[in-house]
Amino acid sequence: MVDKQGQGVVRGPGRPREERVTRAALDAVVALVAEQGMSAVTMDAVAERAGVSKPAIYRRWSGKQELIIAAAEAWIGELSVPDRGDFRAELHELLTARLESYRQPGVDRLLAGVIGASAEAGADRGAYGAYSARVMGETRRILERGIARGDVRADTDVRAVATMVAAPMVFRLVGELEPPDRHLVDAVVELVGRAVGA
Amino acid sequence: MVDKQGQGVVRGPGRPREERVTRAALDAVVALVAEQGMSAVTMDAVAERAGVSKPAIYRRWSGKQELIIAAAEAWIGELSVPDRGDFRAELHELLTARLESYRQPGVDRLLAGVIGASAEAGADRGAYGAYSARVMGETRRILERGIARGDVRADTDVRAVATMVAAPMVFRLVGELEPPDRHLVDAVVELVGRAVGA
Amino acid sequence: MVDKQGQGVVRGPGRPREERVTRAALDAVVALVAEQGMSAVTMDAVAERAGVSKPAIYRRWSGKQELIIAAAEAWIGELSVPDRGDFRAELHELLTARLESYRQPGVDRLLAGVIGASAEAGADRGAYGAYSARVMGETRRILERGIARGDVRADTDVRAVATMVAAPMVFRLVGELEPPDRHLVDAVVELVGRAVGA
Amino acid sequence: MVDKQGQGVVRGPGRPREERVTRAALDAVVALVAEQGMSAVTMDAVAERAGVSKPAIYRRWSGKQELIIAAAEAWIGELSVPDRGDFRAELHELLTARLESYRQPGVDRLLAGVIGASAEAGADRGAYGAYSARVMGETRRILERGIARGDVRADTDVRAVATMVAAPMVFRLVGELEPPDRHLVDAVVELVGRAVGA
DNA sequence: TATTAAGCGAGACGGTACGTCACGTCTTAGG
DNA sequence: CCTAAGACGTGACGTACCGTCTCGCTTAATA
Repeated sequence: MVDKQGQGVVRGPGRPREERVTRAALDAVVALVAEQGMSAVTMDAVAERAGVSKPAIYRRWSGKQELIIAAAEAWIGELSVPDRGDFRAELHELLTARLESYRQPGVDRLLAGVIGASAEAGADRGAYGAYSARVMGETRRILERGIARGDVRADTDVRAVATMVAAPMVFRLVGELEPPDRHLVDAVVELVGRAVGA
Repeated sequence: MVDKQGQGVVRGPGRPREERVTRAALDAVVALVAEQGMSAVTMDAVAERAGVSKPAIYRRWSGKQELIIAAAEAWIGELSVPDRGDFRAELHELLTARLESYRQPGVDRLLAGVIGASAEAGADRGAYGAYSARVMGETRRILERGIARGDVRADTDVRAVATMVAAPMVFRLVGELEPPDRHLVDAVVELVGRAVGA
Repeated sequence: MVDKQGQGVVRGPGRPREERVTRAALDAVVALVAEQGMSAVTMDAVAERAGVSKPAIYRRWSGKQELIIAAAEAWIGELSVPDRGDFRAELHELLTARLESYRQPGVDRLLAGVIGASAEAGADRGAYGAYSARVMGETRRILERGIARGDVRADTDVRAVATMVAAPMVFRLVGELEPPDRHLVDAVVELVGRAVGA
Repeated sequence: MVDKQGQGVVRGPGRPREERVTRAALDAVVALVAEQGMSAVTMDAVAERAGVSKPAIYRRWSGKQELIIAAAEAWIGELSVPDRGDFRAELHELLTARLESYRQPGVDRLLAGVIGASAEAGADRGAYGAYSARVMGETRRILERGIARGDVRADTDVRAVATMVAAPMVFRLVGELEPPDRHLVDAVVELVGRAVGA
């Protein structure tokens, strides 16, 4: 989800965009969600909280949906697990990292909001899908590395297993009363290890 | 999610509610979601589409959220799997039934919308949580039956396994480009069988 | 300038418009103009001052221009001079009545605002033209009555003379530092009497 | 309405202003009014149409009102009638000249717009008043010359008569469906001649 | 059979947020 | 110091939707 203005290395004429505005807006979204829930994420409220004007926001993102998605992405951050020589350890590391990012207050609502936004008509499925794809991608990478390495069974249905690893965290976060915890991480890794370990 | 008016056997004086109105409203929600996405589900739009007045709707459900949840519940229907003597077969049956209900066009958006609605401030987590709980409940029942029967390992972490079974369907439905399919069902049952089969 | 809803004797179904809202909005426009000038006549300001919602205003008038025109018409009121047997006396009466209505504080700005509104693209010339036509009409009626009666020269160019009678008041009101006064009225009647009296 | 920078003979250091910019801006105002009405006269629109930047405009005029007034003045031009030995002829000449300047398409809207602008809160009445004063001044001069010369009655109320001569043109231009024409000019001169001719 | 309570469609109401537009200022890079 | 380009804060615009209320009517159970 890039800004409307590409804003690469070269820059056109005219006053450049202020980075401060971009950051302030995204932070404001996060703060509002965490404190008062998604319904408090009003464009006016974001503008006021960020000390920024509405037009300045609309210059960067085409609407509320895009803003929320951008905020979610910026907040949740990157996921990447290096080769540790053992797929069980790597899965554990990935899930623990995700657990960490989900522990911030309000992520559950923000994520639910993003999922909701992806239900709109014009929404590129990418709304929540982009995040989903990123999580899936890293999970698959670990499994494929394991197959290459030999500690994951060669006949493993990588996509299905990755889904079973990736999905429970979000499922618990969004749908259940208790958020995901270390216990869930341990159990998932244990079960997957048992099912596809070589 | 019951009507505001209990409307049991006994009934007060005055004109009784018309069943037609209730049905028409729920159908209108579903039709609008399927055709135009969640953002088209306006109370006015539902009223017009259903050929029903707004007060008539508000007499039955306290607001938009309740109406949407009611529509989702009515649409997705009940889940229940009888004892088949084999937990693998029963899980397969349950997932296949869910697959069926998810195949109707628009469920993905309806479900995403319900999840989004649960992110609002005042929302009882139950919005989407109620559905989630039902799915989890039936899945756990199958596993527990398996433990009792002896074809599921006695040391199984039922909750974690149930999450791994239940979550992938929704994850795919909501976040991925391709909806869940038979292949996913097979893979999930196979893997779980391998991991917790006695 | 009628309400969008004809609202004659018969009434359609649904909740009827509240007269209170209509009156309050028009009064608010007048009050704002008188106290702070045309630029204070914001739709938001009118709504707040009137204790009325913006949508309620837009249900009655299609925009700011229409609202201002309606307010001006309601404020300035009707003009009508009965047959007094002498066209000089009748002209004097008409001009004095107009003088009176122009004396209310803020009319000058309101009238100027209406004229300005008639310069917009989509504006029916009627914006200010409607008022202009009413004034001209009554003035012409007096002159024509005079011709029929015989105290106005039969060869009089009624339209031109009426313009010379009607225009000065507005001209002074809108363009000059001093508003029109009794002296101007006397002078106009005297001169016209001299020029077209039989 | 002079430029903000006096710009007399002596000139400070730095790059001098480009005359091209000034002319282009004024022309753009006129073109926009004529083609699309006053509401199309946006500072941005003027800048774009003139091929000029907004700051360049604000360096010359303090705001929209000033710009519009400047454009109107530049467009309508000077009025001055030399002594012809007969006040009737002179009045006729003056009104005919004004008729000419009013015939350009769009003047009606431009003038109405200027009048409207004079209704704003902070506006020096001069907005339209300046033009009004100029017209009145020249008209009065003719009448006074006539009194001195002896072909206008000595007891004439110069101000009132001048108003009756000057007002009808604007009244017709702004408020009526048909703009002023030669017929109106003839009639006004004829009537005034009859009323105040010696 | 008449009464009465509650249903019904229609549509206006206050409120709140939306996304847009214009104003006048400021900031950049370049003459 | 000028220029064009374009972002900025401010604030109004006109629209959409929410949930409520008022209207005149219909419908059934009760008296």
